[in-house]
Amino acid sequence: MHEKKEIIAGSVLFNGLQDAQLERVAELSYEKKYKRGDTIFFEGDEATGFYMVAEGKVKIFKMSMDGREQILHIFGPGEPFGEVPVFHGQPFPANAVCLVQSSLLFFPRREFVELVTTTPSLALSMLAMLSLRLRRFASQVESLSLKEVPGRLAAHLVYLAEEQGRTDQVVLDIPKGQLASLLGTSPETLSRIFARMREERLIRVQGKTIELLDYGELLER
Amino acid sequence: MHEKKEIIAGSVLFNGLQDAQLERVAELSYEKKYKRGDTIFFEGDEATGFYMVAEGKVKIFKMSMDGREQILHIFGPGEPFGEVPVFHGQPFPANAVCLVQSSLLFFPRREFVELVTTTPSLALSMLAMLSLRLRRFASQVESLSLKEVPGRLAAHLVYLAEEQGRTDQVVLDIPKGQLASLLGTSPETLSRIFARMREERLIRVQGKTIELLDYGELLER
DNA sequence: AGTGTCCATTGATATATATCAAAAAAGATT
DNA sequence: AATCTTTTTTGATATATATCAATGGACACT
Repeated sequence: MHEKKEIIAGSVLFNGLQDAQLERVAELSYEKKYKRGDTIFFEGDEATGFYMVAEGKVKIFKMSMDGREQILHIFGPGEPFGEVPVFHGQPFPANAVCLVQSSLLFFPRREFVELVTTTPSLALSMLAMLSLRLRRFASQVESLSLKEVPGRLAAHLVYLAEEQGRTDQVVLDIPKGQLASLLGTSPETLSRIFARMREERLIRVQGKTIELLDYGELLER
Repeated sequence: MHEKKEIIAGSVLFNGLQDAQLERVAELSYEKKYKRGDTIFFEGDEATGFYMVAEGKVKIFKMSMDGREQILHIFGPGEPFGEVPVFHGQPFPANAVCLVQSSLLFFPRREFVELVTTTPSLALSMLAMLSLRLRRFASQVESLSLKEVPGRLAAHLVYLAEEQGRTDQVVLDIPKGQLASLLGTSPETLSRIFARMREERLIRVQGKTIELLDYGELLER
């Protein structure tokens, strides 16, 4: 497939590989389509490989016994997920579901480990990728434990602003209910916090578009 | 130094290396002693390498602006820490302090990356190590967000029980105040939860020794 | 346009936990 | 033993947020 190699070549993980190696990566992977809401794997499932988003959006999340969910990550095009069991063995530590219609690349464990073993730069890329995840997790734990919901929301808005390269407004890429789950709160509470920040003239909300009226103040929280 | 090589050879990270390679690892690292309470690094410090505990205990933690702390990990002999900046660049994402008098090995970044690059089995070990950390973080996020303090405490007691290989009692290896910080709560609240579980005849508390009177029930929470 | 489904908001109430304050217990130091 | 310091416990109060319930709005589909 044509697009497949483009995704691989354009991803951070496989960045820096020579053309022949990219070819090998493309060969050992295969593409699969998913509809919105489709489950890719459940927590506890045995892992035979990992994935990369070619197109669409995937959420990784944990579930409590009473049905509440906590989103751990949301991944978009070019981002790999489900690598933990590849290197550590054991089943998937969380669930994965498509948020929208998506196309994913699958990399079988055995072949990929073989490739990593023989390709130092790929090993280093993967180490960098996992390190980045650890950094994000550390910040998520910090957020959940040391900040209240307004602080977490502010931090997220700042994160989006940096990602989207502008400090005057951001566009949410997920529904507010999902954002609540990502921030570790309920949709109701998140809605109230939005309302409060609006009253304080910190932001202006129009659907998924959030105008940031005081970026400096958001940074402080 | 004699003990240094023993620690290295006995660690999970360097497990599986040939003797000559262990020798190299030992050569490029050096040992440093710390007193209880000594800071190893602060969040934001530039990282020139990572560490491994030879002897003692180290806590990795985040700090809020108003002085509350959240412990991310506690590491003991044989465990490496501070590897994230080695592979991802950027400064340390959290603080590190010795909980007791400790002896640490330091591995300079440049030399270590060189070694990883030329030693596939070391790269795989490191990938497994980081994957394990990710798994633990996922479970910490789940705990903080989806469980209340009693549930987190129960989970921790079960964790200790497995680690210590017995289901009838566990011994806390840190003060209760530190445990509170690890579980994302306050010492006062933790103390009350202990009292409640004692009243429910779930546990019996004698200083740092906790008798587990109903292991099955602890598993459920 | 109209109907249904999903998503978001608002209100009222309950509760787990933080916080402030003080006492008590345990350990360390002389 | 006695004092000093640190850790732990207990009590009273305040508060952020979850939860239950209902309404309102947005959007897709026929």
